[in-house]
Amino acid sequence: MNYWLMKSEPDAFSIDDLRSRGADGEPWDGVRNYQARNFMWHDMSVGDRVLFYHSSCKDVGVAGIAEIISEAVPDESQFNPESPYYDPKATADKPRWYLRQVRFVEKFPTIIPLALLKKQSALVDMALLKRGRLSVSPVTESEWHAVLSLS
DNA sequence: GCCAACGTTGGC
DNA sequence: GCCAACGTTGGC
Repeated sequence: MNYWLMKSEPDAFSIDDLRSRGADGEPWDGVRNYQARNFMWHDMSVGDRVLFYHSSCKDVGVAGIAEIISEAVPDESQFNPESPYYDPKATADKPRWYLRQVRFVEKFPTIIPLALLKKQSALVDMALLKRGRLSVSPVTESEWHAVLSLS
C-alpha cells in the first residue's frame, strides 16, 4: 500500500464534489504531466490512500482523504477533440494518458493549510513542498502520519 | 494579477 | 542533443 497526494482546484472539483460521487468515485482525468502520469499508470495500486489537496483557491491545503479504486485505464478525454484535455498525438492503439478511479473516504473538519505543512520538520522532504507544481505526488508513510496528526 | 519554478517544444 | 522561447502551475 502506497500513499499519494492529488491536487484539485475546488472551484472545478472539490472534496465535496468527490463525496457526492459516492462509492462510484470519479475518474481522475486531465493529468497531462508525464511524471504524474507515470505515478498513476505504474506506481499506484487499488486501495492506496490519497491526500486530497485543494489548490489555487482561498484556503490552500489538504481537505481530506480519498482512495484509489481502479487499475490504470486510458484517459478517454485525450481522444476527444472537444475536450480541453484533447491530445492529437494520442491514439487508441497507443494512449499517452492514463487515469485511476478515485473515491471519497473522509473530509477533515477543517482544511490543513499549506502554511502549516511547511512548518513541520517531518515534512521538509515531502514531494509537495519540494517539487511544487506536480498534480500527483508520492507521500511516504511517515509523511502520511505526520499530515494526519494535524487533522 | 504577479511572478517564480519548471516542463515542453522546436529550431538548429 | 542543446538550449532558448514559451506555456502552465500555483502560491501569494
